[in-house]
Amino acid sequence: MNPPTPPKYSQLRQEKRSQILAAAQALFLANGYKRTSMEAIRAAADVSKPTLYTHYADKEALFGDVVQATFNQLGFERFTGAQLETLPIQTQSELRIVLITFITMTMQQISDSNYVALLRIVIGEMPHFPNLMSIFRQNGPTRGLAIATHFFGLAYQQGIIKVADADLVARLFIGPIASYILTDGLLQTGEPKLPDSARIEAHIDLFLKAVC
Amino acid sequence: MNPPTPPKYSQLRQEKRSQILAAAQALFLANGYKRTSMEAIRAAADVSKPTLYTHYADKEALFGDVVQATFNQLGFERFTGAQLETLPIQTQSELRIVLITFITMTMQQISDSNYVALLRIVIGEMPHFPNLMSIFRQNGPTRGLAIATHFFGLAYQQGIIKVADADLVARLFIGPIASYILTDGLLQTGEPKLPDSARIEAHIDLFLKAVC
DNA sequence: ATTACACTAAACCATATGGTTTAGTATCAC
DNA sequence: GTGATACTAAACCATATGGTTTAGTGTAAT
Repeated sequence: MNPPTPPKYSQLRQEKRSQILAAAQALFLANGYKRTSMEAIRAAADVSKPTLYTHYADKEALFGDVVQATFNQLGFERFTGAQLETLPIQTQSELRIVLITFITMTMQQISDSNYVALLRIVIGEMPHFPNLMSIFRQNGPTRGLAIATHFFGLAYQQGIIKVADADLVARLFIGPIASYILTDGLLQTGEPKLPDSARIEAHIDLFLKAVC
Repeated sequence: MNPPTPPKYSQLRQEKRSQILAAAQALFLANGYKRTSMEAIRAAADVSKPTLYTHYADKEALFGDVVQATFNQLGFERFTGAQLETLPIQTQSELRIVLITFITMTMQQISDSNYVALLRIVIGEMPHFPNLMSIFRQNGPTRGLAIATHFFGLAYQQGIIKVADADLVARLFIGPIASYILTDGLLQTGEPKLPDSARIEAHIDLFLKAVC
C-alpha cells in the first residue's frame, strides 16, 4: 500500500519523528510524566517546537506513543498464549522445562531497567490516563497472569496437574515473580538482584509439589 | 515533659496543622505529588498560605508527613514480627490458622483504597524522593516479606515445615498476595475484587502441600 | 523558476506554581 | 493595656510550562 521507497520528504520527517520519540522515551522513563517538559524533549531531540507539534498533537499523545513503543521494544510478544497452547506437553518433566523457560524469560524482562521504569510510571499515571489500563492488559503482568491461567487450565485437562482452579494455580506460580517485581523492582531504586537459575528451579519444584 | 494541658495557643495551632495534613492527604492520594498544588492544599485546608508554610517548610516536607501519616493510619503495626515470634505454633493446623489470619489481614489492607493510592504514589515518586524507600522498608510489602521470611525460618527450626530456604518459602507464600496487589490493585483503577475466604484457604492448602 | 513540504529560531501568550512579603486582626497571658 | 502568639487576605515575585505564531530557510518535484 505504501510506496516501497517513500519520497525523501517523509524520509526526513520520519527521522525527526524517531528522534523525538527516542528523546521523549529517555526523559519520560527517567523523570516521569509531569517532571518532563516538552521544551526538554524538544531540546534533547534537537528539533524545533513547531516540528514537535506537527508530529504529536500534545504531550499526552506523545506520552502514549512512548508507552506503546517501549512495550514493543521490551519484546512481550515473544511469549504469547498461542505459543503456549501449541506446546506439546504431556509429561511433568516437559511441564517443568516450559515453566522454567517462562520464569527465566520473565525474569530477564524484569531485570531490564526500562521495564521497571515503565511499570513505575504507568502505575503512577494510570489514574490520570485511563487508556493506559487497556494497553497494560495486553502487555504487562496482567497478560502474563492471563496466559498462565489459560495454560494451567489446559494442563489440568490433560491430567498433568491435579488442581482444577486454574486461576489459583496461576497465582501460586506467578506470585513469586510478582513479589520480585514489587519488592526488588518497584519498591527499590537500585538495580534489582534477581534469583539465579538454581533458585528458580527450587521454586518450580516447590510449585510442582503443590499442584501435582 | 509537655504540660498536660497545652496552652490554647498551640491548641489552635494543632487544629490548623491537622486540617492541613488532612487536606494534603486527600489531594496527594487522589492526584499525586506533581498534580497537587500548595494553593489547592491551602484552599482545601481553609488556611492561609503563611500558616501553611509555618507548619511545613516546603512541599516535600508536607508530602513526607502525609506518607508517614497515611502509613500510621493503615495500621501496619498490628502485625509485627515480634507478635509472630511469640505465637505458640507447634502443629500444622496451628500454622494454618496463623497463615490464614496473616493473609486475611493483608487482604483487608489491600482492599483499602487509600493503601493502593499510597502504594501507587510512592512507587511513582520513589526515584525522586529517596527517603521514601526507607519508610517503605519499614512498612510496606517489603516489611511483610521480611516478617514472613523470619517466621518461616522459625517454623523450619521447629520442624513444622520441611523446606529450609526461608526466603523461598516466604516468596511462595507472599507471592499470590503480591500478584493481587499488582494485577488487581496497581494495574487497574477500579475497586479490586479480592479473593474470598474459601479461595484464601485453598491457597494456603496448596502452599502447605508444597512446604510440609 | 515556482510550488509544496519540512524544517528552524525566536518571540509570544496565558496560566500555573512554589514560595515570600506586607499589612492587619483576634486571642491569650501577664 | 501591652506584648507575644497565631492567624488572615492579598499582593507580589520569579520561574516554568504547554502551546501558538511569526518570519524565514533549504530542498525535492514539477
